Amino acid sequence: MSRDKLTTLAVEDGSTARVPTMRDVAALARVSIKTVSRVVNQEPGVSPELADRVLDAVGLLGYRHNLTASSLRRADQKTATIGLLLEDISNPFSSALHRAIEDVARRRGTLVLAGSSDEDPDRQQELLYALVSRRVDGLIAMPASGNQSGLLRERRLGRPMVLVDRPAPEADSVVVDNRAGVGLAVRQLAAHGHRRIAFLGDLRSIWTATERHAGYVEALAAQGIMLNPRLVRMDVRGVDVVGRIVHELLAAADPPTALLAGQNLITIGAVHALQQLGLQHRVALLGFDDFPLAELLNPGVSVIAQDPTGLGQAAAELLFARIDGDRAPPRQVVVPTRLVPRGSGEIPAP
Amino acid sequence: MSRDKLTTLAVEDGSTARVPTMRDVAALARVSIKTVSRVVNQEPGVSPELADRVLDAVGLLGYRHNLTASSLRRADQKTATIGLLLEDISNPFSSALHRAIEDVARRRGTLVLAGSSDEDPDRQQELLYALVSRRVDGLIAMPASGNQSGLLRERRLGRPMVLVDRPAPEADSVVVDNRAGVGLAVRQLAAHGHRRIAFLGDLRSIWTATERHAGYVEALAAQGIMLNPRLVRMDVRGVDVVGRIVHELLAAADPPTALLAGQNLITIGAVHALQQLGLQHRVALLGFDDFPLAELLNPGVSVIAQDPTGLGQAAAELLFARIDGDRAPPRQVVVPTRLVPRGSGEIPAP
DNA sequence: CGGCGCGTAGACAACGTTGTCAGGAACGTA
DNA sequence: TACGTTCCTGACAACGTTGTCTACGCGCCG
Repeated sequence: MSRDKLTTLAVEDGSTARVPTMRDVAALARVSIKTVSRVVNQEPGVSPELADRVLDAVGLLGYRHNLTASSLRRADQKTATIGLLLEDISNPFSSALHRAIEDVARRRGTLVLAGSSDEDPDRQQELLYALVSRRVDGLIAMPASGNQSGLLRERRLGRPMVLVDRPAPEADSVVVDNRAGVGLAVRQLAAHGHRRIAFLGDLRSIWTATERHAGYVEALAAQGIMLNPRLVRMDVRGVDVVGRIVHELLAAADPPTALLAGQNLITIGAVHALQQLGLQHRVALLGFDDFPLAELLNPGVSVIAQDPTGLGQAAAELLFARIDGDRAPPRQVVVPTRLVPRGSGEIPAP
Repeated sequence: MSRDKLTTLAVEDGSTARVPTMRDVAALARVSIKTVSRVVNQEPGVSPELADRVLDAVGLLGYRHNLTASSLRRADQKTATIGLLLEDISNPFSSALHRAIEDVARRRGTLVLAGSSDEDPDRQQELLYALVSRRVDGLIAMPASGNQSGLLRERRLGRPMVLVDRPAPEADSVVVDNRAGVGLAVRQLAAHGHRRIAFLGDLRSIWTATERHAGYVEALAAQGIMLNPRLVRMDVRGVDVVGRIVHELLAAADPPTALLAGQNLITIGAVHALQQLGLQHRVALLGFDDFPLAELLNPGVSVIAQDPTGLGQAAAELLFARIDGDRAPPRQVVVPTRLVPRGSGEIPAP
């Protein structure tokens, strides 16, 4: 090792310091870099004496193992990093999912690179490329609606991948049992005497929205309730839109006695609208997807709770099985939902 | 290039496929790997003819640039990745922060590796090492209370670092103006005639909790209100603990006419307790830190809103300035808070 | 017509690490 | 004494990429 290289070493002042490498440690400990490698990786077969010298040098120099170089060289090429593609990491559902995945990953010494696609396919593709370039060991994605060819191409190229919340034929996926969930909701409302149950659904381009709508139609039939198209509104987005639609529905002749909201923000919009109309204790409300503080409202808002933690756990476990070499055909895991009665869904029909 | 290597190439079935490298692309396009490198990195000086051949080969093989190898070799050694150390990524404050940081990072083509320390110093240290091993270009950390020597050591070793929400003497930090925020709260309550204002604070080991307490003491003095130690409770953790304390306070002789909650969950616990007592329209409540749906409660909950997005933006911008070589002495950025009146804080003193 | 500059292309080494293999010492056995 | 075995250590090449440097062909100028 040349002297001038050593003299530019880090001195805990962070100014012009070069980051120390195994060479530096080896030079200081008077061993070969291979011996340093063995000590750092806790491989057996190094005498305690040399190991101590190496560890001292590591501490003195502030040496930090370089995982990028390591994973480049190592046989398995694993980076101990997985990618997570979400619609928006700051949305509570997503961040609960993220956290559950992190917890599973942590047990394997794996870190999570997360990004928000904002439902924009270009942004999703950009993120995907950024993750693949970093050679993540696998990917968990909540795919943006529409074209998923980019994702599926990476999967075909051999990168382990699990889709969450929205399935695709050729890939592993973990989804919520949307239809059964809506079934629970309809049954609960029917049990309290409701026959005129309105359904407010999200954008039809979103898979979960159409599933929930389908569940509504099925469940009405199962309860022997005639489907009334005037009580079904899809593509409901935005608090004010929800408000307008709730007003319209309730002002009509033969208004609904119960509202079934197909998504989080729709539920909140409906709460708002019912409060404005002073009808929150007269008209039943049941929402799909839980939200914080639903129990503190008056009345408490009954919901069909999804289980983002269960979803994340299942997705992460499936992904790691794939990373470990599981070559079975694509699996689809379905996570159940749960009815959480809090009052608003138990208001009886007049 | 040897023939047998080429024959094991990926064939879009993901089975035993080897990931294609620049060598494979170069062989297929009949150019040198350096030329491939130039095309992939969009360096000038490649004839259009060769560039086309290379791009065709890239598409055909599904070649993906390997950023780990690239950053290992490149002069600046940048990985285009930053680390984010939070208490819990799924908490709304943290995930809003995360999102803001992601947005700034995105403009620089940088990805974010995030992890949750759960306020556990060992876990924090473990995460820190994992991030440093991956040679993140910089770190944003919301440090766990207590020993921050691990973090500060990395900073001294030259890794750009910004602390959020909790400062440290020798490092850059971005914090909320806790004292001024509590000042706003006290002033608002005093303006509505309150003189007996109780303060419920979080664990004293948390810096923000002591700051807010200090702000409370200062603001009372500024309003000419005598500090009553019986109205101050610190180390309040857990919904049931909050409930018990609110009951105690209000049952005492000379009870407070207003509650000032020093943290998110304390506020929610207080709402709960006041609802149980049926006093939510009689006792004023002002919370530090906003929370979703606060406006839907009855009465709406007035809060001092922090600005996690502003915090995240400021932290990310400061970090990138450091990454770009800014060597100025440590800076401390203070982000203001905002009073959001929604009703509960505007209940007049009896 | 020789020399020079320019634009393009590739050979080679290097980044920091680990897999492979060979060398040497210490020990036991024939 | 010769030889095999075991344990420890290090030299060297390789992972996939990019920085540096050289080479070649072409056109232009003196």
